[in-house]
Amino acid sequence: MTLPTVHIHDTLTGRKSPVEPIRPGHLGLYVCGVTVYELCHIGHARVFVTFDVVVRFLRHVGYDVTFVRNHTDIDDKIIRRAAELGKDALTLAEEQIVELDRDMGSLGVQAPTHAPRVTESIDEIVAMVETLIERGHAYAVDGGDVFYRVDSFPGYGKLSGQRLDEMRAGERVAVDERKENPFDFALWKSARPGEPSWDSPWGPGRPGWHIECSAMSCTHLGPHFDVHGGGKDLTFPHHENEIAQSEGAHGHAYVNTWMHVGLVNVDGVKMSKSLGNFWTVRDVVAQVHPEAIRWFMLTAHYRKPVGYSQVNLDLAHAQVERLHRTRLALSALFEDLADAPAPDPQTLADFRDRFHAALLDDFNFPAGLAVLLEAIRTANDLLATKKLRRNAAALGRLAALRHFLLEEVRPVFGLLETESESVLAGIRDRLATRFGIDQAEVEQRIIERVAAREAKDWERADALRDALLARHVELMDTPEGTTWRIVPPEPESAAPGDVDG
RNA sequence: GGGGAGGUGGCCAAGUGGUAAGGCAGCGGCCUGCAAAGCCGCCAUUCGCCGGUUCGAAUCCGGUCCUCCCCUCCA
Repeated sequence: MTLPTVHIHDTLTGRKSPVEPIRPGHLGLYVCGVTVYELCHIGHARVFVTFDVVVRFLRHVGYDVTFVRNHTDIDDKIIRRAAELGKDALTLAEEQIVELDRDMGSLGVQAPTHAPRVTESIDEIVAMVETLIERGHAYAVDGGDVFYRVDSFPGYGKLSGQRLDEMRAGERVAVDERKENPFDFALWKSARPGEPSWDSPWGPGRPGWHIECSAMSCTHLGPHFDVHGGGKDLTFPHHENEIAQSEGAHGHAYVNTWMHVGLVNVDGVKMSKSLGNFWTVRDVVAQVHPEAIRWFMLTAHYRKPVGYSQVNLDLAHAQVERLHRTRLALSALFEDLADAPAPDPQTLADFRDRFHAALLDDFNFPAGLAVLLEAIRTANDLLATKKLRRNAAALGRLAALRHFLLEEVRPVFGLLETESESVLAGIRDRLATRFGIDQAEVEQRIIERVAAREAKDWERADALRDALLARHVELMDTPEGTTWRIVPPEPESAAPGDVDG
């Protein structure tokens, strides 16, 4: 079987190119995880969800993917935070990894093939630093620190387009005078009293920030692998330094394709700790259903910024609702049918081909979403066909669309993985909380209105409906009875959490 | 100061040479007691601005205005 060719935009070349696996049929992917010292926010989630879909898709079309995503569990920030909390740094990291896995799990992010931790990779890291010193790319200084010698690596700056002589060293941070070049960076940091440390040829210490990814990617994927990804803000210096380390140590190319995920913006600016404009995954999940969060992440191309706003999240909620209502309608139809019609091959091929084409082209999520929306619309259209159950052609097309939703969209986008009733209830619960709606009371009003309608007391029925509508509760009278949903009012607020209702 | 990305209808957002996907909102229609949902139709001669290349440009080139990201820890 011939695998389809995937095109990916490579940061190094600035172009979109076909990916040629180093090992036929296999792709090695390394993605930078997070430094675990506090709860992750929705910006981290975007990177995780993005690569979750990337890996799901690559596997779906037949690639054997080895997906590595690390946990940076020892670092200055972890030590600082642990000190503030009065607990052990490694304990804090351990706890935060558990929280991270829980948060990402709640978003339907699948576990990577390997999730290496820095503290479990010290031997490889020390060995790599030794190699770099041997090859003249690094030097130890008094005090037990080891720095990378950027001037020894001609390619330094090739990923980010930076030139050493143009960068502003020390602009905002004091330069360590033991460095040969202000841009030299730490490979190994000597331990201060009370800090976690490991023995090394340079004395007790711990790894610098960038070396762990060079070492761990090599351990699990070898010194040269296919794709390396991470958030856009890691391009420099993190990934630039990784290239210097890995290529310096191995003497050959490190990564074939560099993928960088755009940032999550709030009011046009990057979500960040310092601005205080960030929302933790936990907080957002309490207000927005996980499938809607995933949908939201898919509405923009992964390389572009995506705007975190109440409007966008409400829209995602509405779309996910629509997706599940259609799924329910399809399920109801087919579960009721004596002999299920075979999916119409033409219809299935049409949607599948376009869906795959969108994703094969640098993972164009919005284009893929457009195909999904067309499938939903087409299905709803066919579901309204007169004498549907005696219309073999329509049933065949619906079977194909159902197959497309469940066997193509579901495994790739990670949507529709939860029972539709549960998703719809989950969305309703969140919105009810947001708008202070008593669901039992709504049900009671509906019962009253049903009675009014049966008595053809339209005035009272409409008054009840209007009263609910004023509280964002919309009623839907169907042949099967009256159902309801909560519809958030138009825009205003910037983001969830800003306002409470 | 250097590097990078981007400015597409009221909003969100695809689209890197061939004559503007999709979604939301809005308008008309079908359906409905009336609605909602769903479906059908309409909705950018135009892609920040000014020039240029081309038979042809949102897409290429030059200039210009604006925004964001990186050059410090950042997903």
